[in-house]
Amino acid sequence: MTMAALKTRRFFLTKETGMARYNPKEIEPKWRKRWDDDKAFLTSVDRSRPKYYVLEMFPYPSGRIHLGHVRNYAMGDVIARFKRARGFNVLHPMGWDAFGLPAENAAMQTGAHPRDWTYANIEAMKRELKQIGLAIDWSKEFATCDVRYYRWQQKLFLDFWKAGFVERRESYVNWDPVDMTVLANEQVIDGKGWRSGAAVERKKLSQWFLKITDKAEDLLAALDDGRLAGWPDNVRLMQRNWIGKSKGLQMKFRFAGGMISPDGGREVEIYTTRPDTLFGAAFIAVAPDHPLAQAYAARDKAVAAFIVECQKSGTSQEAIDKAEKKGHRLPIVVVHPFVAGRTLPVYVANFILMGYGAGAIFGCPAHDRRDLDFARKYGLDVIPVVLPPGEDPASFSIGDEPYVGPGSLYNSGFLDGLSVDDAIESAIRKIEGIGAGRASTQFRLRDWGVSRQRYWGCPIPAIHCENCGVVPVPESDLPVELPEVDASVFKTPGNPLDGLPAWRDVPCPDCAAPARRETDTFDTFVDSSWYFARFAAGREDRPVDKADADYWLPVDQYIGGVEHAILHLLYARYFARAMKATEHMSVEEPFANLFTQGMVTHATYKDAKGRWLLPEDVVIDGGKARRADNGEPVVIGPIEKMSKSKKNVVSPEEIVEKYGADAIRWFILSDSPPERDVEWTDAGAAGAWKLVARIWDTVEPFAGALKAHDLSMPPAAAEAGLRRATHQTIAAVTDDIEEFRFNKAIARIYEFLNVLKKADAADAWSRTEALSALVRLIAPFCPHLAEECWAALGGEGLVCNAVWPSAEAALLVRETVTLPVQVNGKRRAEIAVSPSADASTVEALALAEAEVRRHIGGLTVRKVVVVPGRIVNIVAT
RNA sequence: GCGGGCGUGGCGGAACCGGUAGACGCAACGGACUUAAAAUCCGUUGAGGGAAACCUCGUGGGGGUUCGAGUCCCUCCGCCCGCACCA
Repeated sequence: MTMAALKTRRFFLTKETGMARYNPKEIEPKWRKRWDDDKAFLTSVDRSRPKYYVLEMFPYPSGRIHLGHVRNYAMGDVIARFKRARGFNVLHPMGWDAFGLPAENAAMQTGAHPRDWTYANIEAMKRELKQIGLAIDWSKEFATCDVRYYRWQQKLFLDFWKAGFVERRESYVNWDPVDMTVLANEQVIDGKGWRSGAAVERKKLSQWFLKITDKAEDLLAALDDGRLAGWPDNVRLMQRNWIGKSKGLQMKFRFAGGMISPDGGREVEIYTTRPDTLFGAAFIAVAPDHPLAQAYAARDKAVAAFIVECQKSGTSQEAIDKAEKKGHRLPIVVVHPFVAGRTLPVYVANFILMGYGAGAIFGCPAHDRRDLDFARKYGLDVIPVVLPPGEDPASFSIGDEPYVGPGSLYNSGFLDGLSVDDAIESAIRKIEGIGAGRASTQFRLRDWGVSRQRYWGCPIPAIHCENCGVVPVPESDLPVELPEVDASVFKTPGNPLDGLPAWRDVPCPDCAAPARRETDTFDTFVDSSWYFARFAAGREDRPVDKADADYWLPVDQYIGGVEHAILHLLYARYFARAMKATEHMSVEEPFANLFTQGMVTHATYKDAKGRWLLPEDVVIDGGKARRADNGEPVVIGPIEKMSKSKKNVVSPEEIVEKYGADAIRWFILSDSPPERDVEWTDAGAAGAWKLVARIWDTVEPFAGALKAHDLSMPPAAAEAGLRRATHQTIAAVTDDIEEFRFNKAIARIYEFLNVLKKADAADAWSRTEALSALVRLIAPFCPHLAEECWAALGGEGLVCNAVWPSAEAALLVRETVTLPVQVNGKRRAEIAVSPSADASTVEALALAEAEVRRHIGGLTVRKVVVVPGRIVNIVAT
């Protein structure tokens, strides 16, 4: 026998008896096989029972599962198993978010085809996931890169296109000239491509857009009108900020003296949320991309040079923070709409964004930080028009700080004396009256660009024809399948689909002239925007079956990381609206309840040379860490999110090997509230293993108990104390699971176990009731152990099909309550009273208590506060 | 800069609606069993004082409301997250 084998065996043996203690390595696979054989978790529509759809965000098949996955799926599994036991028809599926760049990068590095790499990863991860013992209906599994999935995505896109949800338009993109691809903003680091390091260019490309801004108003409204009551406040807030609605005025400033700009214009349109400050206007500023700026740049080298300079300064956060407000004056002035004879200069300015509002503003330096900076730099007027409450109009002036608070208008003609809010309204009415503009609502949200110049994604079903323009691929020609390519094509930069004439060149479906396929593929966020509906109602002949989708949706409980709080969750909400409009389903809000779980963290380790070390290569002894191999000292670093770069990762597979799946599940849910980060420690996992063994040791001596005792009626001699503990635990654990307080549910189970162990003298009936409840209460957390215990006790069928225990109300009320008695707010004694005792009885008992008398000796009782069932407080002076 | 959250023993964390602060777990310490260790079981464990009974202090700091504050209000400090030149 090898040392390792010996060690492992010893782990599960006790010396005295030589008997095997609970051995998860044998027991866990046995029950997983049993669940499979029994098809225990297969789900179908069943209208006789209430449905419950629990879904965890599906994983990207990177190759290995990590503890973050385990935490996510363990939570969902607890809910799924709990809801099953509560009589719901539960849908709990799993699949793979399988398109995306990492597969192409792997192809570049290893020469493996993205498809082969992806499916191999799926196989490996599926095997690991299955070891966790999840109650999943694997028959519904798919990967988004399956043609059977993405062909229906193409169909949805065509439907959306027909229904007006799709638009093709030019837009600026981050273009990496070396990799010849578009980069997402997140992939641009300090103005350089994250992979190539090349300076990123801004390039105008025709791109496909989903017009999410059309739904901005409704997406926003649903956040606050109760439709998303089951979502965490912080996620709703993040979405609200992201959508970023602001109300204001869109208005035009006429050029003075009949001037005409090089592009033939006579006015410039701006957007403002502060029309009340119009009388304080000192300048107009337009974005470098603004048509007016571009028109001047075309004939004026200085303007052109300034614009180039603006574009050079990076788009990174740091660059924006540090960027100085800069402007370049255009040879044009505009007239003030209200003040005869006043004109305002027009600048191109680096801090104006073309993408927001009108791409142009009027600046009121007195009441805006940026405008003030700009005005001070270029020596423009600073005219205060909002007077802070209590300030004297004669002496109030603006120094280094603008005034942005409330107040009353002055220096403002017809607005004088109005509050800021009233003045905004009044100014808008006036501008509308003279035909110079209108009230306007703006959103920060931009339309969703879904084009990616990549191979490993769902092809966009469109064809470009010189005669007919862009035409949809006819539905009868779907799917547009990804063509076979040799893996070597990924070594050359650019989109491989561009270089495949045999695939790319097709006749136009309308006029039959030679045409080209769209070679862009969809952003992978498209794939993940409707997978939940496909799980519930997928069909071979349509994206989703409407009746089934309407039965299962919305997802009753969605669980995932908060990093998806904005993009994924917003896109999916939009997709549901589009799918409703195209009659694929009726639900608009796909996720009724959302839970965002915290991360799994671990201490980090560095050796003397500053190299990161894996936890498995470190030995901790008395708070000090050493290298396992050579004993050199190791520096214990901060506790951080597990990441490959810092090597503070622990492989779930190894932990399962060491402690079993139940112990991992138990520990990862026990230590922290689910929404917070949890620190993975080996000691904690070992502790969870101890608990698993302890439960088995508690249950095992009473094998067959469920056969020996009929639990349907308690005998007269049943022990009230243990029964009360049993039923109080049932009530508390039920509540805690319902409220996602897994850590508290687990603490309750520990307490109950402590009570159970001390109840040696308990009558066999009460003990059997307690054990039966215990096993069912732990089943969502430790499903394998629960099955083994259930079988040992002689329970009927599988515990995963057993009904959840219910608490008897009569056993939840206490016969007596212990009330603390305070004297002047300090606890001095306790009294035991009946819960129904009236205040005067309680007061008398409290005052009779010896300790109480001692503390009020010599004092006069001024007041006695009795809070029934809670506390007594005696005020004495 | 704007918005949100959090701060409780050596550690993770409990504490319903303002009512016994520290449940439960981890770690540590003591004991039993053992030739010994591991495992297991029993016990102790917020700080200070006291022989003990007990007493005092204690939820980031300061102040307030209240019979009573971890919880509510004001203020300061620290940490975390989101957004960010959004007009």
